[in-house]
Amino acid sequence: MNSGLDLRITPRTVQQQTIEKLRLAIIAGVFPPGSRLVESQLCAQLGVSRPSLREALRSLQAERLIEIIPNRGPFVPKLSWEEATEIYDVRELLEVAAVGRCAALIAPEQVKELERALKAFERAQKSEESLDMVTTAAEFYAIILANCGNAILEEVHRGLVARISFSAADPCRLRGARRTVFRRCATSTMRLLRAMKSARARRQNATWTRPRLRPSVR
Amino acid sequence: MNSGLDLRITPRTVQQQTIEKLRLAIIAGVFPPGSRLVESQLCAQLGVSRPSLREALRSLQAERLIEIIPNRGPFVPKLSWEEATEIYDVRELLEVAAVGRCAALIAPEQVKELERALKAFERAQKSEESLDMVTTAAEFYAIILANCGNAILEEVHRGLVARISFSAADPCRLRGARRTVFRRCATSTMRLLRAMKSARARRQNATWTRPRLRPSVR
DNA sequence: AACGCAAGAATGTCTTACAATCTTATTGAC
DNA sequence: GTCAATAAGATTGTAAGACATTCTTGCGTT
Repeated sequence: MNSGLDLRITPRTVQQQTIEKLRLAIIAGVFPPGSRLVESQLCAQLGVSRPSLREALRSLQAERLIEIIPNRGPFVPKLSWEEATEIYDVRELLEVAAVGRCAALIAPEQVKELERALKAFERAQKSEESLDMVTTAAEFYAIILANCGNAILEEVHRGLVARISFSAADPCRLRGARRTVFRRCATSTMRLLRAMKSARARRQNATWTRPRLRPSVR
Repeated sequence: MNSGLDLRITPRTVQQQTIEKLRLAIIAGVFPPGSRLVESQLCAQLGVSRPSLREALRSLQAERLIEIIPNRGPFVPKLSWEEATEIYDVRELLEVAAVGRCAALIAPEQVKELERALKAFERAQKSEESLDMVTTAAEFYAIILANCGNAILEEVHRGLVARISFSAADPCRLRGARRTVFRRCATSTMRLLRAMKSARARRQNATWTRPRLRPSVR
């Protein structure tokens, strides 16, 4: 009866909170790319001890959100054009794959959410507002990734998105590449949405069940 | 003159060494999946202080090589079938993309290396020796990923490979899926190698230069 | 065998300390 | 004024110690 239900309350550790707060601050652009994070200041700001902070910084380093240079401390990295492009390439690869899988797996209620998010995304594209493009795209792809049937895909994608986010501080250099990527994915996504709709219409009389996950077949 | 050349010797920090040693030990299966790592024992074994160890453990946690459960400590995770499958799926996705890009970018000397590695891989497949399959596949794909022109792709792939490696402790459950994936990629890779060879033959009279990296075109 | 309690082990967090390295400021020579 | 050398200050890397809290194990009772 209770075997699958874990009602235990697990208080969030200082560690978890420190990591999350720092991650959010970095992604939000609180620290400009290239800037050094000074441990003593962070300890004071976060109200944690130095060892706790250092543990958190190690975590964020492994996520590539910061770069810890021995004897000089942690920095928020400046993404080179090349690295940013590579991140976008891989991200796009994952997104295209996620869209394809999402089309086969998504639940009906989520299709409506997806369509709403796609419209918001397209509106942002038209308005050419950089921040809107980023946030609406994030929402759009969050739905897709959540419904692609592969948690690892979602997780890797999330990590890459985080790494790209603070380079929004340098919008001019990336705008061209980003818009191209967004346009391409939006186009293929709309195509898939249409294919999805017709497939669903064909299946309307059968009971809709989500296919079981199994090793992918190409 | 010296502006691009950094001759400074950077000694490896305790931190770096600890992370690396632990990572290798985990990947090598020194700690069975599901087992708990006890900090005091690790400190004694590695000869480092507890704060240093804890920093390293946070790093490895972010790499998903261990799972730190609050108040219970770090564990080497047991990969569920589902999670392992998902990792393989994403890994395959990256590998197929890498192969495609490698075909366009690889230098001639590396083609020979690739062919040699592919042969070793095929031999291992025939012998059905699990460890050989893992190691020859790793070598094979390391060449491909190193020549795919995208460091992020390589990096993400490497992370996923690491996560899968210690589940070699449970070969029976994964052998089927792994063999399928390997077969598929070997087939498509041989196809691409052949396409690569004919493309190179066509270009034999022109000076071979590596194309400049730019945003991918589909 | 099941339950409750105590003891022991281990983790999470903090404080203190110090060596080493880097950064900044100061001084002296030209 | 410029440049180089030195000193001072700031910061990082690592370790040791302390203690509260939580979990695990062992033991006794029913």
